[in-house]
Amino acid sequence: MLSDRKKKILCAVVDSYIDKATPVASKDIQEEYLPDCSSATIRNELSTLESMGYLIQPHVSAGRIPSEKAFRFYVNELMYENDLTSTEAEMIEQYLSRKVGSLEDVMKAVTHIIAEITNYTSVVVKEDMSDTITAIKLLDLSNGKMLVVIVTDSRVLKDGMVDLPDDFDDQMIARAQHWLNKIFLGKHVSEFINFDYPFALVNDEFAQYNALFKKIIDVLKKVSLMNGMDVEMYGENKMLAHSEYANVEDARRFLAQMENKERIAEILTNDGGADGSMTVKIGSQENAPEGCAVVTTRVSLGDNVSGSIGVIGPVRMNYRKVLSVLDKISEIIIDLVGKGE
Amino acid sequence: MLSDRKKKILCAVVDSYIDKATPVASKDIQEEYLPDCSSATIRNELSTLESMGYLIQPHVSAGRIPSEKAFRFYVNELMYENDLTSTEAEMIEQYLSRKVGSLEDVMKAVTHIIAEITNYTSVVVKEDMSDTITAIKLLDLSNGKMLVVIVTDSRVLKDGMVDLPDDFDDQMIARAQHWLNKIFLGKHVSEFINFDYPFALVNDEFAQYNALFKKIIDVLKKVSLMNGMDVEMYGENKMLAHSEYANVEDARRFLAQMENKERIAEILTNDGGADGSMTVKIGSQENAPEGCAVVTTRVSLGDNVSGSIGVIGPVRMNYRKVLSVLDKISEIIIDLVGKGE
DNA sequence: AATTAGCAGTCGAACGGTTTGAGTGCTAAC
DNA sequence: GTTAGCACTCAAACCGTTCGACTGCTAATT
Repeated sequence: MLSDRKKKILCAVVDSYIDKATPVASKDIQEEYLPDCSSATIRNELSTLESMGYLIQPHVSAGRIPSEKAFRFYVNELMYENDLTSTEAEMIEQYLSRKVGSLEDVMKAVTHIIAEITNYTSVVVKEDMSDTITAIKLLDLSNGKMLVVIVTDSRVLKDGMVDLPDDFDDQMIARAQHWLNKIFLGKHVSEFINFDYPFALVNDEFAQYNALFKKIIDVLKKVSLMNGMDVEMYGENKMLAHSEYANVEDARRFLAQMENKERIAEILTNDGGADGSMTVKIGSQENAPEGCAVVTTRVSLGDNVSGSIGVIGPVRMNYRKVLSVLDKISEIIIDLVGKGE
Repeated sequence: MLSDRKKKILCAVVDSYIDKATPVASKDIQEEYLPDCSSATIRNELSTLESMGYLIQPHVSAGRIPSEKAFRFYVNELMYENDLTSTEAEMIEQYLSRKVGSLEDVMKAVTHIIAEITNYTSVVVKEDMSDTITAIKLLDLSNGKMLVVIVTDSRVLKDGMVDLPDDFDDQMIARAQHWLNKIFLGKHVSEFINFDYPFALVNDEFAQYNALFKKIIDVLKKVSLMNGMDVEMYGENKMLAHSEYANVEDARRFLAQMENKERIAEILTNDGGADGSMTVKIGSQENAPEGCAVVTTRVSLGDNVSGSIGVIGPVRMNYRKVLSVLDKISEIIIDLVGKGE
């Protein structure tokens, strides 16, 4: 257990490092955070904190920087929350209140406003727990094409267009629709990852449904692949503004990591968590991307749909701000969803 | 008019600079490109080429680098084409042949393969010349939602979901659909940029269509804003691999520019050009993004739809390779579209 | 008149040594 | 347990030198 003073000092180091991104010296701590004891005392404390693994000294004549362990401890026990200025809170509310469109629009808006306010990368993942097919609709577009709409019970909707064979009339379409529903209804989308085109099913009578079949299975395969997840990301290049990405090689590595949406989605969702729960992953030790921390909160978006809202930033992230922004956002989202019901 | 030797020398400078990204010395040119005359002669020529504005000398003891004017001249008159290795050509064909899905999928695939092969950013813009509404369809999804499908004569399709009011039965839906078609059919999408919600039209009898109306106008506004353009982009961070973005500040500026899709779409499309035409814009003088060059080719995708396929790279771009890749791609696309008809 | 060898001159980049100052750890006194 | 004070360390900044890559010019050559 750390003494009170050690906690204060550790907190000072982390706060200062988050702010300035440079090693923190004993004198700085004394002047700005602990005027009641001398820098020598603080030096002694820093020394033991270092031997305990909380601090790192880049070289002997430099100050200390916090280790990932220190950030972990900071988030768990030291950090005090709610850092949102009222202007910011208002900004969020205003920005989101104008976006009452589809869920996709809201997701987009959320990533934008978060990235804008925090200056980090923001990700939203929508996850369908049980994505079974409740209806397949066929819609003649009267231009030689037909729209195939697949409705799943989590209200998700995937569609695609398909050419309408010449000899398809309204009655044929109705028949095809009936037939498709008979086959696919109630099936779980994840069943289709390795689904082969069911030639066996298509006997002569239904040969003209070939294109349709293929289309539907294509759409299902696509959904299946992401296991019913939708990922929205924004602000990747906000990260280049932070000093940890001062050289392009590092920036490139970061951006390359961000291209792997599956991986990111996995990070945001893999440790469940109840509605409103907040998770912080610090460093690759805890499965965050290399050199990054990921803060995630979960919101329920309906019976079988849950959302994860995340911020990806450097380990030296302003956790206070990020946590309070996420708090505010999830509060608003829960409100929005509540109203929608 | 430049003498033959001057042309050769200029070409050598550009080729070498594209390859190595460092100032080109007279001796290098002699050794690699013109062994028949001495470096002194080449120095004389370089000197006059510089005074003509084709070359720039970073400092007196450095070689020369080509000016934007030189790149222009190179592209117009010096460059010989077809640099594709047969493996690359095959790779492109194979990659695209597997993507016979929707137009959107093909667009995505095209950007990916181009960026992968060229190592530059790739953009595809689909443009609908005359985007008038041919049908509005309402589809009851039997889960309390209704799908709104807007069909335009260039086969584009924009849709959105809307809550189904409790008292809406099949008959009401049919009536609403009829009514919507009566109002919107034949209208051009661009009419809706500043369209206000037509309260006047909605008398008491039709009050329950409010949500529907709003949804449709929202969709139309979105389409309107982009003037019927769809933009697909890939490989923004490939650019960080090039030496012109060795420092993060420049990289950031580049990425920020790439976020403005409207601007990019505008650059790719603003100078029409016939099917198969190739345009090269070099530097911000010619309206390309700061420090960049943009190579664009156009393909017709049907009666009123045309596509622009573009590559955005540094001014010091491998034009030969880019032009031949675009050539190959557009050839394949034209083939694909031809088959589809 | 065009080409070229040769050479002096320029200037960035790299190297290496010195200084500076920020910050520590330790010791001894409080 | 705290603290003043001091010796010590080391990165960063500074500075002068060297190095070498190129050039431009001149004078000789073709």
